[in-house]
Amino acid sequence: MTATSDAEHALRGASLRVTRPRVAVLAAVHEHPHADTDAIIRAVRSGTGGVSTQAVYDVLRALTSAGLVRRIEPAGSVARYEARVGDNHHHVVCRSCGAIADVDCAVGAAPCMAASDDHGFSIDETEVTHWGVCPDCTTAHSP
Amino acid sequence: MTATSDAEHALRGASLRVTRPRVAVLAAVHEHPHADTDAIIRAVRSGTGGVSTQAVYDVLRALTSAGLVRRIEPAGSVARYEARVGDNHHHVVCRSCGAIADVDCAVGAAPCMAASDDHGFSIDETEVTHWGVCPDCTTAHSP
DNA sequence: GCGTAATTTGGAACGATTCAAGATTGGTAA
DNA sequence: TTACCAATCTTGAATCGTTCCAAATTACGC
Ligand SMILES: [Mn+2]
Ligand SMILES: [Mn+2]
Ligand SMILES: [Zn+2]
Ligand SMILES: [Zn+2]
Repeated sequence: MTATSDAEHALRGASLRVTRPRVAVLAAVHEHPHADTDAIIRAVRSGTGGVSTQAVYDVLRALTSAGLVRRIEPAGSVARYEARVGDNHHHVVCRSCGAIADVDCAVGAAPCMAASDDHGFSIDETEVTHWGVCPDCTTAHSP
Repeated sequence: MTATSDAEHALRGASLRVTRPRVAVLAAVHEHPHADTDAIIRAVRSGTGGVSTQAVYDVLRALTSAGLVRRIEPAGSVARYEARVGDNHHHVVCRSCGAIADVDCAVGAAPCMAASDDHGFSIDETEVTHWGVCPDCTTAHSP
C-alpha cells in the first residue's frame, strides 16, 4: 500500500472524485502533520506535477468538509491540517516557535470533558490546546 | 465606584499610563464580554470622544500583555477580548452564530487537565473550547 | 463518448491586523 | 509649577492569508 493508493482509497470512500491534486494533497497532509497551506503547496509541488495554489485551497476545503482531514487554527497561527481524524486527540503548541505535537485524549471518547454548565448548548466536540514551550526552544533560551 | 474609575485603578495598578482611550477600552471590555475589536471600537465611540482604530488595537495589546484582559481566538473567529482573567475558565462556542459563553473549569486550578504525554513541553496553560449549537440556534433550526 | 465536476490561469478583493512617521500628552523630576 | 521626554495617539498606507471571480480547459466516472 503506497501513500498514493491509500489516498485514492480514502477519496473513493468519501465519494470524492480521485484527481491528481487531491491525491497529492491528501498524501502530503499524511506526510506532514500539522502543516499549513503553504507547506502543503510546497510539498505537493516537490512531488510530481504542478498544482495551482487555488486547487490546493479548494482541495483542502473539500477534504476537510468530507472529514478526511482536520483543520486546526491555534491562536496566532494560520490554518493547519492533519490526517489524524476521528480519534479526539488534542495538541500542545509551543509559544515560541509554533511547533505542534499530538496529545492523546486522557478520556478517550468525544467530547472528552463535560462542561460544568453547558448553558443549554448541545456540545459535539471539545477541543483542548496545551500552551507551553517545546524542548528545543527551552534549550535555546536557557544556555 | 464607576466603571471608569475602576478602569483607572486597574491601569495604575498595572503601571500603565492612564489615557482616555485606555480607560474607555478597558471599560468597554468589562461591559461586553467576548466582544471583538470592531464591537469594542463601536462601544468606545458611542461613548464620549473619538478614538482611532489603531489606538484601540494598541490598547488591547497593552492590556493583554499587562494581563488586564484576555484575548481568545476561537477557530474561524476574529480575536475576542474579556476582562475575566486569572480564573482559568473555558468557553463554549456556537458553530452556527458564534455566540460564546463562559464555562467554569471543572477542575479549578490551572492547568485544568494534565497532558497524557507533554512531549517534553513545559506547559503553562490549557485552553478548553467546547463546540456546539446554542439554544437560540437550536430553536431556530428545528421548528 | 458524454456530461459535469474539477482544475488552471490571472486577477481582484477581502477583512483583520500591522507598520511608519509625525503630533500629542501623561508622569515625573527639577 | 513647569519643562521635559518617552510613551501614546493619529493618520494613512501596507501586509497577510485567504477567498472569490470568470472564462477556458481538462479529465473523472458512468
Ligand atoms: Mn494532531
Ligand atoms: Mn470568558
Ligand atoms: Zn518551540
Ligand atoms: Zn448560536
